[in-house]
Amino acid sequence: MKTIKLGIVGQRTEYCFHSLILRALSSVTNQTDLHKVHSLIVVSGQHQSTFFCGKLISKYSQFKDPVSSLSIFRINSPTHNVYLWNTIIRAMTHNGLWSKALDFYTQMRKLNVKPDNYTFPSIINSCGSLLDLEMVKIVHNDVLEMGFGSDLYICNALIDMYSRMNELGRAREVFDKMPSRDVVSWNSLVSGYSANGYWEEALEAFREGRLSGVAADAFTVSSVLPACGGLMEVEQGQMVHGLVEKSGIKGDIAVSNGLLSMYFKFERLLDCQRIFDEMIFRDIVTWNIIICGFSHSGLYQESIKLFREMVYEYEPDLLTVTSVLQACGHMGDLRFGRYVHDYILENRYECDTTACNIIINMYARCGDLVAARQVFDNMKRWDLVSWNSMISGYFENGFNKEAVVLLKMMRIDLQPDSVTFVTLLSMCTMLMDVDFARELHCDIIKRGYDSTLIVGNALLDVYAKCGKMEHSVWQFEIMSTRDIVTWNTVIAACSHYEESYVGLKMLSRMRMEGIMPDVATILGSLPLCSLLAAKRQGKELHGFIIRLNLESQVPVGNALIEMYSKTGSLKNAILVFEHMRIKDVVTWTAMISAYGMYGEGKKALRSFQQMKETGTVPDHIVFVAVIYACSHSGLVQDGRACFNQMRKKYNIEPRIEHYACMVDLLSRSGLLVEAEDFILSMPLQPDASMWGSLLSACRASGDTGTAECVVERLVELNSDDPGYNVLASNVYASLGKWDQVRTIRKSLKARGLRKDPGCSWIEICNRVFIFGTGDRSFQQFKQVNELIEDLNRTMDKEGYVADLKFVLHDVGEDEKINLLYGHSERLAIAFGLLNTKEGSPLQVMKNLRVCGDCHTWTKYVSKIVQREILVRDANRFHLFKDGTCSCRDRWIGAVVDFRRDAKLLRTSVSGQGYFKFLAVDHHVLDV
DNA sequence: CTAGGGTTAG
Repeated sequence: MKTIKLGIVGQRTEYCFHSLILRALSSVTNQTDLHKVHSLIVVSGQHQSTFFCGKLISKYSQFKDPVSSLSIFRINSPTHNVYLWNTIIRAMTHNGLWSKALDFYTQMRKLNVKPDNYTFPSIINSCGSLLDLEMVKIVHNDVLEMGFGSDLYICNALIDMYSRMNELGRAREVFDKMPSRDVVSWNSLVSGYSANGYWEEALEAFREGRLSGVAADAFTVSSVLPACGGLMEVEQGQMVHGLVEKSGIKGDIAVSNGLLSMYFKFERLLDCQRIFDEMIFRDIVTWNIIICGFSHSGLYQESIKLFREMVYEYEPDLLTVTSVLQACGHMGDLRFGRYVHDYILENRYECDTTACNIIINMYARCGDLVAARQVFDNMKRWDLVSWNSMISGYFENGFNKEAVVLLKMMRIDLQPDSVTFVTLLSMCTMLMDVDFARELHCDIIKRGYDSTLIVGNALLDVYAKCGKMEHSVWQFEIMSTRDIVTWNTVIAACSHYEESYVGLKMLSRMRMEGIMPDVATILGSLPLCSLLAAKRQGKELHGFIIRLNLESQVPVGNALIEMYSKTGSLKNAILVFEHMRIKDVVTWTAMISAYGMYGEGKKALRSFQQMKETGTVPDHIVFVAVIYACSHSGLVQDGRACFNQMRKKYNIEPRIEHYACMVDLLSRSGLLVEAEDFILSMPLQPDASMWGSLLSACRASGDTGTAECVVERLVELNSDDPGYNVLASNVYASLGKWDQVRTIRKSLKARGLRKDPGCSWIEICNRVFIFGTGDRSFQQFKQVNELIEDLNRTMDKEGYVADLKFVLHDVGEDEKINLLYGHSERLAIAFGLLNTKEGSPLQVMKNLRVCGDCHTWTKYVSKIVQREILVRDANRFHLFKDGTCSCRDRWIGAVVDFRRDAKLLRTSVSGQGYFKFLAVDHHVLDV
């Protein structure tokens, strides 16, 4: 200040002073200093100078003080030249006062001040930020009229502006017409595509730029990285990463952040870790990316930990707190969620719609709908996400009424979108409300959302889960695009409805379309293999499991054990079991029931013992498996002990399926009186399955007296299950009481009930051959029949006598023997013998139980031809070897599989489902 | 004149 008082005389002094102020201006770092320099200029009488005014306007705008910029501009109004106009326009634009900037542009045009090439970039920027298409037209026109159409800076600004307005066509047009382009032109184009989600185009422009010889800089890279991430183009992303490593832009924060963000999208957490560690400079964006990235990868604890770590160094911004709130929501950590929300309120963060949506979601996930609603009600503006989040929050927490009310309110100012419909459809699935789903479906079609993938998937799911398989299949077929979720949904539905053949067909169709299975596919498909005994597909899925590194997942291992045990390979089931490092109660149950199916009761019991020793607490289902295993191996004492232990030691009240197992156990062991006493003394109402078990046992042991009493009990129950009716009818038939047989058959017919026809199938060279009872229509019928007759002659000599009590028709003796020949398992076995190498083992599947005579017959065959024959019937496996069977002739049992009642063993075979493909196909299936 | 980070649903 003192220097000024010394007096300023003459040109030279003035000049010195001029440069002094200039130097002072450029070294100003805060607003206070700026005010000092400003006073200096005023005191020195230089405040009329256009040059200093411009400088001051820019400086004030740098320090976010547009008011001062404006007042300086106004004071100087007489001397306005284009330079000053440009400065004020730039200042306004810089401070986000875009309409003010445009006002000044209009004013200067009115005053006939001619804009120059420095005027337009700011003006264009303001138009773009305001999304004012009218103004854009005027300005673009002015640019062309004044001959700036080829100006590099102006064109770059135009590209950027059109990009912001999502007018990529126009952006491209400007770009293409440019006589010469620099790296900014390319960057503006790439970032325009990228920011608007045109990822393929962004990558394409990036490649074009590289080909035309423009060296990519930090801007280029950080614009193209989101495109790589969005497209999940891992290799492309790594290529860009390589470029970064080679060039000098490695230390750029935005570039590193872009890489981090991309690798999070690829879920390559190790790469993220490495990039993060290598970063010398990090900023708040870096932290936000990793907090958000961890949260999206399901590492919610880590995300919260990082947040706590970060707040020591940085003050979190809106994006930080919303990122950590997502983690809170997923963890259900209401306490921390509230704490963060309070922090937001206390520090007066300006929450935009997205931030509010995230807070609503956090509260909804934590079940605090009151808090969620409060945030919702206090929002300034709502978008579709707000409504959808609030509505699905209500549904998820069972507030259906509130959700519906909100839905109606929503329709007043916004139309539902695909996500709204998906939310509503999944609610229908939850409530099994197929009528509402149909209504929604109409609305969906009206609004044209039926072609949307996620809506299609939701429709598929709701129809399948509500039992409308035809609707579901129809929906599937009309979908124009399908993704992995589509396939998984349809496969899971097939699995649920035991449409195993259709399910496996779907799996192979999916593979044909080049889609790789994931965990959900595998968990949906393995039960299909179990049902159909599709060995090859099962093994193929095991291959995928290994390739996808899913072996360590417990549910996958469990499904594998079940698959191998049900497709005939106890050995592989054991191998999988032994390789599992973590075993849960389902694992043990699967292994125990596998042993049970193969008649390895002792091993089943040993497994059960081991399970208890390793600390796994038994549940009610594992007891079903244990008693089942005992019953199939004749371990009456052990079975009884388990049954008693269940209540006494584990406090598990026996359910109907446990009683059924016990009746089966006693019946199979020939303890008919005890079985009857057991049924009569149990606290629950006996159902048809119990009398059925007992009756089968009576039949097998030839105890006609008891059978006659029991069959009456069974008939009294008047079960709708065709299996028990047929059993009763069979007993009457074997007693020769044909009148009763006819009565039952009539009543079955009247009620429209029919038993599945028997069928057997065998897989040879990856093809499945199916045989129905008395089937004559297959190609090799003649040879098969001859072979059967041949075998019968041989076994007759060895003492085989056909047991005609298994023929349940009122016909003559000869005819009865003929009927036995036609049993489907015999056809399948003979067909197998004809078409496979001598000495090789055979595996035959049957949808119903093997009949007693066929069981004996197969034992003879295994001895005559010296082959192992593995037969899976509705109940278990029978391994025939040299005249004996692994079931030790305990094949008798309930006609209908009682294990259906047990949840885990839901997928057991009962005969349903097979008939459907028999009707569709003939004898050969390509699965 | 150009760049990087946040929301719902199957």
